[in-house]
Formats: sequence, structure tokens, C-alpha cells
Amino acid sequence: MALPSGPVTTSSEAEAALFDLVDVYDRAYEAAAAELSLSPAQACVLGRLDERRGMGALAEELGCDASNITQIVMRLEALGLVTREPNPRDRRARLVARTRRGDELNHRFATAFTFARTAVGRLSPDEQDQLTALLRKALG
Amino acid sequence: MALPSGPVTTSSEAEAALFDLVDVYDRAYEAAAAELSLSPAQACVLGRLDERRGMGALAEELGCDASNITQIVMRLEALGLVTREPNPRDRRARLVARTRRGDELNHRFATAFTFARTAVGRLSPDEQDQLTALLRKALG
DNA sequence: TATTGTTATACTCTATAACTATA
DNA sequence: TATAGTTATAGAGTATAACAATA
Repeated sequence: MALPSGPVTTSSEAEAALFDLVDVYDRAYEAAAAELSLSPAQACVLGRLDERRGMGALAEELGCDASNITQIVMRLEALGLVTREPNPRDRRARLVARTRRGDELNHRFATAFTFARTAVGRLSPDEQDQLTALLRKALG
Repeated sequence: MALPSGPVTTSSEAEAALFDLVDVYDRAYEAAAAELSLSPAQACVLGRLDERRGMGALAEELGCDASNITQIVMRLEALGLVTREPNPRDRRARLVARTRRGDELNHRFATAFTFARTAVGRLSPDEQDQLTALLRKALG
């Protein structure tokens, strides 16, 4: 179980609500991954492979070091969930792709991770639009 | 750098906005901790010690195993940021407390973690109240 | 010479199981 | 016997540095 990220000095109600949301979201994500015996990082990488892509692209997208991706992909490969195919255009590079089992597990994960869906579902369509607009504004 | 938790099947704009918020929040938290050479878990535990408390209370509050807290507190202690005092009421138990350096570093962390403050600051007072209400409703 | 990716290494987080000391 | 916390152990995430193969 991951530790929650806060609380810092939650000087306002809105900041506290943001913290609570992030805390519950992260815990739910981790729990959904654990149901499938995946680490959060493994579930995350698996979820990025709707299209196959290179190690470097994954690292940049996820904001971590390439050697980190190497390790995660290695474990996913050992689980039979992804393959590392040669890139015909550049023999240094590899293309990571989900296997059929990887597709299946990714789909099961999307089903198991109900938090965001459930949370949004508690709001009316108008409220959903309001929330989206407020979050977008807050994100700058 | 921690990997972002998604995207899952972000079937709506609101779900996508929630994901983006969580992603940016988590990255900002980690970056603020890294500025002070702390891990996110260390910054988190340090932030929970405005009042001193026992190992078990920390573990329950953070939703992780007690042995995990033992390790984190051990490292914080080695850094001179917390102490483990005997509990006069129960000689099995310990009370973890921030040192003066721990107080100082925690304060610097609260200053360095600007994300939630900045994000909320982009909204008017009315908008802040709306956001709070929507998030509370979404959290159920 | 620069880039893609891996390997080697080290540290942290995390849980489980077994243990000590105390209640 | 039950509880608070630690220790031992193992697997996973993460970054840095050094490296190989290719561009």
C-alpha cells in the first residue's frame, strides 16, 4: 500500500479536498493493480501500450529514467504480457507491444479500477462539466 | 520519478481531468520532496508528526504495514529528523516525534510543495467552494 | 560523435513471517 | 494469550554511471 502524499499545510478546504481525492485515487489504483497481481508501475506501463512504442518513448511519457523502463518491461515480458520486437527502422531500438494476455489483463484492470468512473458517476452531467472546467482552470 | 497512475479507459472528460490532476499532483509532491533529498514516503511521515505518535498509529493512518513504518522512521532518525521516545504508559510502545531539524525540514517542504496552493489560487473564492463541493460529492 | 537501450549497482519502499519484550 | 514494535528476508521501483551496438 502506497503512502498518501499529504497532508501538507492544507490551508484551505479546496486544498484538503484535492488531497483527499488524490489519496483515494492512488489507493484505488494500487488496489486494482494488486487484484491482478500487478504493481502499479506494471499496470501503468501496460496501459500505455494501446499502440506499441519504444523504450525511450515510454520513459519520456512516464517521466522516468530509461533504465527504469527496462526493468519494468523485463518483468512484464517474463509474465508474458508484452514482447520486445526489433525495430526495422533502427536496429538499436525496440518496440514494446502487448501480447494477447497483456491486452486481456489490461482490460481486466480497466474494469477493476472503478474509482474515477464511480466518482464521476455521482455527479450530474452539468456537474461533471463544471468539475472538468474547474480542474482545467486550476491546472493552469 | 513516480509513474503516473493512468490512463485507464478515461471514458469521459471529467475522468481525464481527474487523472491529469492526480498525475500532476503526485509528480509535484515527489519533486518537492526530492528538492530536500527526501523520498515521498519520508516527507509524508514527517508531515504526520505535528503531534508525536506511536508506530502503530502511523501505520494505521497511512494504511501500510508496521514494519514499513519501522524502516522509514529508522531512516528519518538516522537523518536526525525524528526521535523515538519511550512511552511512559506502555514500555512496549514508542512515541515518534520530530526534532527541531525535522520541524524545519517539514516547514521547508510545505513551502516547496506549491502545487495545491497554486492550483487553488487560480480559482476565485466562489469557484474554490464549487470545486470543494463537487469533489466531496464525487468522493461519496 | 551521438543515440538507444542495457547492465551493474545502490538505495528506498513494501509486505510477510518470525521474533522480543511487555501487557 | 495478545499486543507493540523490530528484524530478517525478498521483490519491486528508482536513479546514476558505465557500457554495447548502432546511427
